Amino acid sequence: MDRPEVRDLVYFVAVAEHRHFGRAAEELGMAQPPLSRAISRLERRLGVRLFDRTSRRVDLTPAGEVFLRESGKILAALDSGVRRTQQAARPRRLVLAAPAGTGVGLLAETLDAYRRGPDPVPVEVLFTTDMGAALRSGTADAAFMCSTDEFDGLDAVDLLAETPVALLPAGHPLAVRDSLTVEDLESDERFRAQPPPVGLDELLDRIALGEFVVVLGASATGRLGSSVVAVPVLGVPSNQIVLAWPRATRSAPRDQLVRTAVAVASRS
Amino acid sequence: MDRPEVRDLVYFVAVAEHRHFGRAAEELGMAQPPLSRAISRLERRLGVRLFDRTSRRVDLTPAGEVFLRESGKILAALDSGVRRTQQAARPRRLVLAAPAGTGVGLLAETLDAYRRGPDPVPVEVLFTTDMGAALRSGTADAAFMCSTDEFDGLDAVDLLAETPVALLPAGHPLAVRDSLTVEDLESDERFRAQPPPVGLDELLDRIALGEFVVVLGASATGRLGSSVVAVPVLGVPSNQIVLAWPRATRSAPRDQLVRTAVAVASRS
DNA sequence: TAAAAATACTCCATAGGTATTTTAT
DNA sequence: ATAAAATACCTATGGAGTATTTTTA
Repeated sequence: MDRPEVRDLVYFVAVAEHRHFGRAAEELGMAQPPLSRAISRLERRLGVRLFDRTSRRVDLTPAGEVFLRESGKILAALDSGVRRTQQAARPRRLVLAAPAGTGVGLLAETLDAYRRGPDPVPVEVLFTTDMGAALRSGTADAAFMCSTDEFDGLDAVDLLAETPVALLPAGHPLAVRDSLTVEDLESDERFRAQPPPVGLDELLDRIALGEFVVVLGASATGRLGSSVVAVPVLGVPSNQIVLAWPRATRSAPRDQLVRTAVAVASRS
Repeated sequence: MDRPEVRDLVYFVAVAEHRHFGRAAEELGMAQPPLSRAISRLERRLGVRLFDRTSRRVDLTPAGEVFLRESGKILAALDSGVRRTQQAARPRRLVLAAPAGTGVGLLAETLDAYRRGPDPVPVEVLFTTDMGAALRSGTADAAFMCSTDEFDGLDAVDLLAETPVALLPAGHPLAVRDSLTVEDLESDERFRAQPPPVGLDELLDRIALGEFVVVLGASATGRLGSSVVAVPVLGVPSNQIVLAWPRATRSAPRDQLVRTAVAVASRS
């Protein structure tokens, strides 16, 4: 049983998504008959029926569902592999992903120290809300993340613990307090354990509008303005800020950046 | 820039491993010129030089090193994807990986309960020392593992905590004690924090021979014989036995097995 | 009966083979 | 001088197009 080719996976995914050979063929820029043949050839190679097809319906078999998920993983691995290779070839630079709003503080200090260090390489900062995806797709080489994020496929080091603070709209009954407990917060039905995945600006805007209340690390309080108030929260495990990178990859400049970040964090 | 084909990756890996086009071609069962052309086509597609070649040497460029690692990941993803798909297609059965020597106890009880449960599917037990590899390669659907194992790419649930016991050769000075501390053990230079990755039989043999001393969960003490003695160790975080499975996969019988194991563990 | 997948056939692009040249040690 | 990769040229497999048939809801 020889391995299917990438082309076969792409064709399969197109048919699986359209559930229609004709429209899938159109999307692929090819005619319907060769697509039909390619899929049956793939099924023959795998020894597995992937679609239940009648003249009216095309449906994935259970094995087809499995193969669709696996094909997604394979194509993602292929694309990120190519990207990482191309990245490694061109004049070296690092892409460092970070959540928007962390431009000051640890990020700036780390960049500064790295650029003064030995053999620095140009560093580009990518502000995003999904650092994990940036790392996994090969778009970023390293990223500042929260210890509560998902670290599958990533390696990471702890940098520092952040005091947890509640962000409340000015005028909120709890906003006048010196400190809060989780119980205090849970009495407010607008409290969200996990902040929604939007940029810090939008988050602050929505908090100011009274849409919700969240707990974040203290580093997010650099530019609150007057409409949002930060109050320390007691009895919550403090969020670690971590620096993460894709597992099973190697890059000397990346490693140097990681070492620098650790050094910067430990002396602050 | 179109995607490289699987064939290209296979060719590239062969050349990278042999560092020689002629011998790589021989291994691939093809002639050398088409292989040379395939590699330059691949380099052209990627826009990246992968090999530094002279008439005497073939060497990977730094980008080539990256692409070699990435190709390995991609081909592994492809093979495990195919295996999982084929697994999902044929008359369903589950492959449950477990470390050798755990045949009694939790494993047996779980299997028993699962087979009496609703819609059971034949379960095959794969005894191995590397459960993680079995799961990641798609060979096994679920595995009993230790919480100290590597869980990248896996999901897991805790089943139960095992009392840690030191395994000592009979006649060892500490073998007469009722309990030990880690300090007691560290005074013996034969103590290994991490047991070597061999089967339980061999491990017990080597302990009996006095080659080393290890700490394991109490479930490994079912058939010690007289030459190895188990003594409880105090002040060590108890190892969790966990049941793990490949992340981002779906299987109703697998989920049923997991639920059964959790139920069995919680009532024991 | 009609919409859609499968089949029959044809063609051509490209992977692969053979012979030869180039290159670097 | 020679080992080994690259190039030139040829062949043929198999992927893709067009026309048509088969299937089933």
